[in-house]
Amino acid sequence: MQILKNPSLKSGKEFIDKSLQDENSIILVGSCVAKYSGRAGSFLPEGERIIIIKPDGTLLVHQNEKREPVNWNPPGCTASVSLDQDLRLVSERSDPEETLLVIYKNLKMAASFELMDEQELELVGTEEDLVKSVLQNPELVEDGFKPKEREKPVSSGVIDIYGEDREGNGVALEFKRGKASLSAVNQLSRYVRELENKVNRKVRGIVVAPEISSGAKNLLTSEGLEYVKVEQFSSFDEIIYERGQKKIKEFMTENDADSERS
Amino acid sequence: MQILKNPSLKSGKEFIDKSLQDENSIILVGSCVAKYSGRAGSFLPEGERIIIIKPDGTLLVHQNEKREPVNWNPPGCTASVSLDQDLRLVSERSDPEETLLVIYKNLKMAASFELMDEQELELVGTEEDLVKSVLQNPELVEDGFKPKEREKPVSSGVIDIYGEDREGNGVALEFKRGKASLSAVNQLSRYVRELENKVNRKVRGIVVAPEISSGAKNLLTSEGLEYVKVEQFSSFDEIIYERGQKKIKEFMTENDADSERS
DNA sequence: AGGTGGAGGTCGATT
DNA sequence: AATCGACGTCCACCT
Repeated sequence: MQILKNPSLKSGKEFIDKSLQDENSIILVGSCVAKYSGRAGSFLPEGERIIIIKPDGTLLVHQNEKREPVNWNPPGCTASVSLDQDLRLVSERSDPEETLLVIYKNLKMAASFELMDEQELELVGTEEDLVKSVLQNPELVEDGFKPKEREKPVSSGVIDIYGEDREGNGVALEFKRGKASLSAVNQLSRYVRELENKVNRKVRGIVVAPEISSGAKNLLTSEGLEYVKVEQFSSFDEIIYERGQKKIKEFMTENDADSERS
Repeated sequence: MQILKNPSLKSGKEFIDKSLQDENSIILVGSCVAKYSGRAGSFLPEGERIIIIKPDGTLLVHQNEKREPVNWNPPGCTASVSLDQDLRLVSERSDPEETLLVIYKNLKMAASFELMDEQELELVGTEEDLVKSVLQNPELVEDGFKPKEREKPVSSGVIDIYGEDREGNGVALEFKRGKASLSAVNQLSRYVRELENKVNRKVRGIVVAPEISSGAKNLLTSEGLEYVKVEQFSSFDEIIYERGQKKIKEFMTENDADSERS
């Protein structure tokens, strides 16, 4: 770990060179312009920003607002630094060809770290989780529903779950973890139409989601499709139990305790 | 600007408190766990990460790889910090209710900056630019094409450009700035079908993009739709000229010079 | 405040 | 390597 406060551009250059060589994570703060050319093109006039360079080649330029970097280069890129009047940081890759050039006028801070991190995120509440909960409890969709195929491919896409209702009608399910929107209905509508053409009889289509937008609901109804509301975390505990993620369970409990206290 | 190297959790707590009050941008590096509960739920076991807190409420947790933060809270959230055995950083918001808790075991660095940045990104090469270039040069689509409506709303979505070909047939255009995929064809297919039902005669549908995927091409063909290839930066110079963005022009020239040199 | 679709999307999975 | 769809998507724009 090394931290430079208000370094000269020259010492900044040497510092960044060394840190890139060591494959450390680098944090820079200073006034810069950024020029991008690749899948699109952009120019960012001078201002103070935070830059992160990761050992995997990721480069992020963050302004003082928004969750998204204003400029970036993805993992796999190669960074290098040079000095003329200003400090020039170049990150590039081929396939697709992309170049991000950051020119520093000054540096307020340059820091370098070897970040020890073996851990991966455990995430619950994805669409995948929702699908699994329905496979385990098909009655969440409706009484007598029988799942037959998971991720059934048709030419216009992939059906999340295909099955039959109690009367033996084909049923295609389209899942959304959040609010279902027009695109979900469009997807489902295409799948159903394609299946109907194939089996030459009526196939039901159901959007399965905790919510649905007004426009999506309208289109759905006019298309003769259906909507089934599911609770987002109906089987949250089960998922955690399945995965044996005690840690998350502890966290959720702790969090509940927090809420109760407040 | 203030930078603490290897601060104690206690001084770290005070530092963060002060920096939040001052609405500075904060950078923390240290070993932590992260727990998230909101639209979904997650747990991230202990490891060393970079954390950024922006004055707009954004919080980012970055591991040493990938372009995406492993955990985050979006703009509008409120952060606060407390101390028991560990240092607890909480970021929360309502609507939707979301809580991100980061627990530090130690801090390698805590830094705080008031970032001066009035500037916004100038970006060229968007779908919007592509649409504009076609509106100015309709023959890019085909000889005799006449644009009639921009962003025409239909119940299944919005048509980028609606117009007529030389024979007076309705034509719906769907634009993609990159490679057109199945979803683009699905969109267009729905729009065209809806229009045909409305006007009760054949409507042509054209995907306008620099590339198209094999699957999309197949579906498109089988649906009787069409594809027109356009160059991504056919009117790049024009766009820049229109916007009067000398700076970008300078940049592109400079960049060209760089490429020629190499 | 909700709806909609684009994004230099990114990322992972599957072929 | 190309394709496809989810994402705690984020984000701007429009109603």
